[in-house]
Amino acid sequence: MARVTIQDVAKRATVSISTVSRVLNNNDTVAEDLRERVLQAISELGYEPDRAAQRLRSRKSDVLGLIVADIQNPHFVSVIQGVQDAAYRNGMNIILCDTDESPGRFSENVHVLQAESVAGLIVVPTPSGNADALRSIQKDNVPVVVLDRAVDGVAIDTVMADNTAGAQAAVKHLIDLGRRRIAGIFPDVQTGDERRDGYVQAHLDAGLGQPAKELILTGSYRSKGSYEVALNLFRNQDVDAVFTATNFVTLGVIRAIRELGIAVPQDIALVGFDDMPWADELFIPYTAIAQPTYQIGQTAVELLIDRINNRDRAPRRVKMPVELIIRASCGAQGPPNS
Amino acid sequence: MARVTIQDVAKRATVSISTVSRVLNNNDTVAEDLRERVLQAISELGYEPDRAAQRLRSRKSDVLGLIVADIQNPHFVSVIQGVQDAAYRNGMNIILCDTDESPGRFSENVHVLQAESVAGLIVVPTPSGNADALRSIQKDNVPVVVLDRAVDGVAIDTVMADNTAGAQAAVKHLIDLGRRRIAGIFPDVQTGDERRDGYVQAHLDAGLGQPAKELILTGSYRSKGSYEVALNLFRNQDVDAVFTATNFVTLGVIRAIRELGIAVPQDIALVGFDDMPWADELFIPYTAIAQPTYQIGQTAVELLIDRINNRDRAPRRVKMPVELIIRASCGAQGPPNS
DNA sequence: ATTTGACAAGAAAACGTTTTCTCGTTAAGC
DNA sequence: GCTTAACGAGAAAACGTTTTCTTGTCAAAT
Repeated sequence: MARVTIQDVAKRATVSISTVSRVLNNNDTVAEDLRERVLQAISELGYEPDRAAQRLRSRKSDVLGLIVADIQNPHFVSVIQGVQDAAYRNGMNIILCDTDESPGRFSENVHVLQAESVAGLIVVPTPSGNADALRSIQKDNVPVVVLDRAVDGVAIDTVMADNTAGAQAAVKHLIDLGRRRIAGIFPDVQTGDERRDGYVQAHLDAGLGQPAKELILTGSYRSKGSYEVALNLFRNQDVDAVFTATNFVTLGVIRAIRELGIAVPQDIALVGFDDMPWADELFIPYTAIAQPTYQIGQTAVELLIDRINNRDRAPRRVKMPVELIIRASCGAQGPPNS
Repeated sequence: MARVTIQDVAKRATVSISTVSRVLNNNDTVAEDLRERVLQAISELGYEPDRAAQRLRSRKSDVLGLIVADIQNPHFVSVIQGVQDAAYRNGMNIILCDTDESPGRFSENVHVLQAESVAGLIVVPTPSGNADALRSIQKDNVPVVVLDRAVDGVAIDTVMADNTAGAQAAVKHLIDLGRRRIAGIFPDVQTGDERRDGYVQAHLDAGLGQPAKELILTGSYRSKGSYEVALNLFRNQDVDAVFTATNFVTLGVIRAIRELGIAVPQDIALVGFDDMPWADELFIPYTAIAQPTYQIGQTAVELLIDRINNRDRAPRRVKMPVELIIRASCGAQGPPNS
């Protein structure tokens, strides 16, 4: 079971190993008959180049590092899929890491992936900025694409959803349905800020002025924290709608609504940012702003590969459009089950 | 920004590269003062060994391949986490692949990972057996651990939940609550068979004889197929309980129940195999048999690393205990919210 | 006092590729 | 018809490690 190497192929095809290599990488002309013989030998021997050797010699890798913030979050699961499929199409593999929203683990992961000498990195920054870590990666000349959350003060390729427009559309929907006391619960991560802007903007656009301070709340990106925030909100404030700015916040709010026995959409209308695969099966199938998660992942890979091949181009920031999916939680008539 | 190599370290510490290597792998004695100098030089230069070179020369890798059947399934997400954490603790990285339940993609992934010369493989087989693919991997002397679904006719390390016991406990629970017309909907994958056995056994244990044929149904591992099966079941059969043998089947059934306006648990009691992270937020918070998914992933890594170091030991088959989590879907009193 | 063995550490080979160098052949340009 | 450029393919170097081989020193054994 000795490994079959490029030597064996060369011998079998009675050519030099250089020629075999040239056929393999077909970046150099080689006579048709030789090429034939080589290909034949390769298939006869079932030859497969050794990646470690290739990587060592050519100083380039075929694996990408992907660092997400929470693998349990369906949003990221879908992003991962997009990344993976796109990577596969480009003949690359990915090593997946999870920071669990911790800046410490973020740096650790970066370190590990760099030692692994990945060709590039796709990362979702953690809440308390990784600006320094990112700058350091860039200094090491490792291509990076940032996902989901923009990082200020670093010139870097970024792909994210159009958070502001999405939030704006969500809140406009509520306003159009006649709601006026619309609470907004925002996660304590960067995307929360943009979505808050959209929330405010929708109020201004509708001529309602600045929304009341007591209706603008900060939840946790974990559902438990938001559940408590929501309990408190419903008990102490007069509200007729809620905009939840990320999926786990939505789950927390749904639990609060269920426990308080609030009628949806009669008493409270609900729109959440981020769709979930089984939103239809939730206790409250909620109207959602869906991000093109899969495409976000794909786009990130495209951007990264583009940068790998062209390190000097100006950083790009791609904003992906989002979509309003109407379900039962607002009382608006939508398609029956989607 | 030239890479700092073992040469640089050797020069700085005024020793040979062999000595540096010996310090690095500390598997050979080296004088204390030299070791000091080397360590100092390493930290001063921020030296990090090149994995590709290490891998090439030592012919061993520090990455594991993980092939799951469906990354969208929360069951596997949790398994992935267990695998990842355990791998990280052992200084290994994982490359994650998704077969989407297709045997074709399974083989492809195996191929890719093998070319990547992973140290070992953790795989979830696809429905139509991968026995051949697995045998071929073993012949190439690549350590493998099979997850979740046993493969017959191959001597191989396996870790899976105690499916039969779990199903038995679930159905016993329904019987204890007085239900007698208990339908079972099983996915068309191998675990389905074991769970069907448990379902039948619970009936026999209770002295109810064989369950009626028309109550034993096969759904799809996708929720849509099971939704249709459930619709059909509820319309045409007299049932007072359903045991759904995997999480997506459960989701399909929940949808059917919701659309038909069936009262749970009054008309139908429901127990599902596999817990879901947001089961509490579902339209029907269902009583579930929870697998120790995270631990399954961990155990798989332990088994794999053990085999990497000891290729000749007899294959082991680990069966993990499961747990009944009582929610509102059966009318049994359980802890209020978990 | 000489030989032998053990051991520490440097020198060199090896891992399997890609890339650069070199050389011989052929075609084009004057 | 001679020179030169272009090109195709083999030889050899290189990538950064680990591992094997070699050498020298020192202690123990005869």
